Amino acid sequence: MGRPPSNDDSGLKKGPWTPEEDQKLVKYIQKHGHGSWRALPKLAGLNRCGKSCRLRWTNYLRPDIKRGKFSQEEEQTILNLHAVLGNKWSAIAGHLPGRTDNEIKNFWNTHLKKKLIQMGFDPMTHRPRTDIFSSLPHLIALANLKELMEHHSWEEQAVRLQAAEAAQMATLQYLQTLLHPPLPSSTSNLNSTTFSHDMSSETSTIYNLLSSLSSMKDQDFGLGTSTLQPILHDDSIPFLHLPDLQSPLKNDNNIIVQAPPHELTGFNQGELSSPNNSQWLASSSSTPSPSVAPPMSNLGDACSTSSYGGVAPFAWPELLLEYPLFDNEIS
DNA sequence: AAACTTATCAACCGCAGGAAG
DNA sequence: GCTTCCTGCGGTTGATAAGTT
Repeated sequence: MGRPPSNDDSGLKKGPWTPEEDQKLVKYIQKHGHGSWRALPKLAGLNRCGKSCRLRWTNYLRPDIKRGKFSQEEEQTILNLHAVLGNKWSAIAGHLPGRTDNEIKNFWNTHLKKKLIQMGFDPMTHRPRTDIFSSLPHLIALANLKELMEHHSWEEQAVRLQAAEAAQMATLQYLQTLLHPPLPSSTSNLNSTTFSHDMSSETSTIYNLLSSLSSMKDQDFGLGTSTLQPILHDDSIPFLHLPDLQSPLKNDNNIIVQAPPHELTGFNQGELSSPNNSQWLASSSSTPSPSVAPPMSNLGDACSTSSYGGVAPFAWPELLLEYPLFDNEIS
């Protein structure tokens, strides 16, 4: 990887480092320290510029560099810090021992940025992107269209799909209402101490929830069984069957459904089934309770996130969603 | 199996800001 | 106060690996 070896006008080598060059650099720094980067190449017997040596050392050869994939915790830390600090990669790297700014920057650009965009967030502001968000239901519908056509009559499934989309929208919208931390007027007065207090775990939770939700579009969602099947890291968490939303109300321009959070909190233990009839792990309360955990259990990623230590008490609001119909859906 | 596309990441570039003269 | 030098940072590039058609 990297660029082809080449020499610039000054005759200094560029491009990928050879093992021999690495060895020279490491040997010199271990013995003398780096001192002046500009002077180092000559002293170390390298035909490189000081800048190149510094970069090679700090991003690759330094002994305390951690290699391998970013952990879930590291990913979360980067997201949280980025929400506060923006593209201050070196500052973010300061909170992740063994990770370089370059590595974090690459990870952000290749993974996290895309992930946020997929979930309908502006990666720079970490706030919802309403333009994309508004089109999400139709994207989901398109993704499911093929299976719809194969297995069920159009009329029957159109209603189901709309309801399921609306349910997901409702959940997303609720999550997004939670995701409005006041943006700092300036980052200059922020430090790691204030950060750890200011960035509540709420943002992490919501990120995890949305992360799970965004994965649903690839799965069996809202079709024949009305089953949500999120990615579950913990096999003990059963699938969750949504209440059947066959009969949404409909007016001229909107389809009105009660969103899953409301519906689900009204379910008792046992009424929520898993494919293999494994026991439901939420509260045994026989009445709707804030501590009943369907929505969280519904979202496997969140439940298995170590920062929350499993299923957290979580209350959904009563929520009625008016879901706008597109022109061709208005009957 | 080949062609094409997408993802990854090491390395480069240019700029900003602090230190030294 | 001005200029020069040096370091560090963030953005970008582009070769290669991996995946898809």
